[in-house]
Amino acid sequence: MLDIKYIMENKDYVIEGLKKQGCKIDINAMIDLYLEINKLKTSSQALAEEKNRLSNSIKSASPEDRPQIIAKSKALGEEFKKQQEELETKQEEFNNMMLRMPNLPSPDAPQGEDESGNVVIRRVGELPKFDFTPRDHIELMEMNDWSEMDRITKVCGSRTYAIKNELSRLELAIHMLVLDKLAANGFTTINVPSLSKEKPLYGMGYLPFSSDEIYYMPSDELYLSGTAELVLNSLRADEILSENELPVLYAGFSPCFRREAGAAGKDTRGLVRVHQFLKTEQFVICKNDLAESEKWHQKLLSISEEVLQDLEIPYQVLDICTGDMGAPKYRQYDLEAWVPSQNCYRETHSCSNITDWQARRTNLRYRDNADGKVKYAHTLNNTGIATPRALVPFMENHQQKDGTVRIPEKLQPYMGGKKFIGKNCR
RNA sequence: GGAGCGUUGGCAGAGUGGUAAUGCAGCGGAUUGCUAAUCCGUCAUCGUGUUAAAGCGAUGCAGAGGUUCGAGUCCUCUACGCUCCGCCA
Repeated sequence: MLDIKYIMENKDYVIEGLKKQGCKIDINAMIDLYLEINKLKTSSQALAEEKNRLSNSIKSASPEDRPQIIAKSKALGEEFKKQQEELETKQEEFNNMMLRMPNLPSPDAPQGEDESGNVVIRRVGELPKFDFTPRDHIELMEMNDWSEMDRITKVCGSRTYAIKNELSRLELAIHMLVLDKLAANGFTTINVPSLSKEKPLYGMGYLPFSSDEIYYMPSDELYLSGTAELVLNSLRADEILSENELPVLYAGFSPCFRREAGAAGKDTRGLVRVHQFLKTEQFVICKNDLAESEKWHQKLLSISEEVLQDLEIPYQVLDICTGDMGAPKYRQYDLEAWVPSQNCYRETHSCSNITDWQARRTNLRYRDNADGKVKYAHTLNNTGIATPRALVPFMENHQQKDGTVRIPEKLQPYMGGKKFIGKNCR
């Protein structure tokens, strides 16, 4: 959510910025509505004042005067109620507009309309050279007895996965490596529910923007969370933190659920795009200060780069352009890992600075030490690691001629010291 | 699933239907100077006002309704928490 006062003071800049995000809200109409609401507020408050004055005078009024005062107060009350109803209708209309406003992208973000405008900042790691014909991750799973892909779709439907033997432990080992790394960086590891009430979805900006991505269970009025960010972003909602508590650093681990409604036909086989997956998420609450949140944005990015480096997976860093960013975002970097079988880089991480856009929605504030004022916090999020998707580049980049898969040194302690896994080295 | 008790500012904690005490912490100011203390103000949101403030006013006691001239207080529903019973990995 944006600040209406900021919008009024920087109208042209806001209109320009929203155009880049593809937002069609009429800012002029919105400002007019806001001014109208304020006028209504002023007049209804004058009524309330008079009503309060009368009510408070009753106690000390003489018995003869009372009926008169009561009648007058009652009449005022009815008029007040009428104005309140009008005010509520207009306020709701205004709130809905505000909830639909995306964040304003950073002036430093690349300008562009879609993913073709994204900019590769750097490529890290050497692409593997195979002296044999490399296999894709599905072949590797089949020859190592690592999955039950055919059977599980019969039981659980399409876009589900079941992995077994070393691969099932590898999935958890990678999360442990990432959780340990985040803990060492001062993050609080926290395992959170995948169930959520509706309000956090508005708080995060999932609603009203991408409702068809979300599983909903009407009998319990609960949603299945697509990311731990959902819960972490609302965990401190409505609180006023002390600045001394900042930054709040969470490493959230949770099963994640996505309907993938818009992805029909894409990545239908294998582990790239599934309805349920495991994700360790980095989440930061920091001061309302761009220099501060941009510092954390870089820090989050460097942590996830380190994860891919530890896993010895070649990757590229993308600076996401204005048109390809999600509504909540001020600035976004994606990491894409090299997938040999597809001969391209595929997204594994998404690192975003949300500034105070989410905090305004969740009413997450802190008291600034310097001036004692209450301010909206900045929030940031980044993937720590998401599996099974990350297993795809992992298996494919580290595959050997005999189908076994090499375990990078940093991960070996989490895999019982094994240097290779697969059928041929059991 | 059943029963009982709760939910008041950042925190703690009062509050017979008649203008939300007080303490602690934070911030601002004053004053005194033995490692800090004391005093005053401020300390949730909004409107109005202002360069900015002050000031004035409205709202705010988990949430939504209701009764009343007037609700933190009475009534209804909901959410959450605690205790107990039942069920359970």
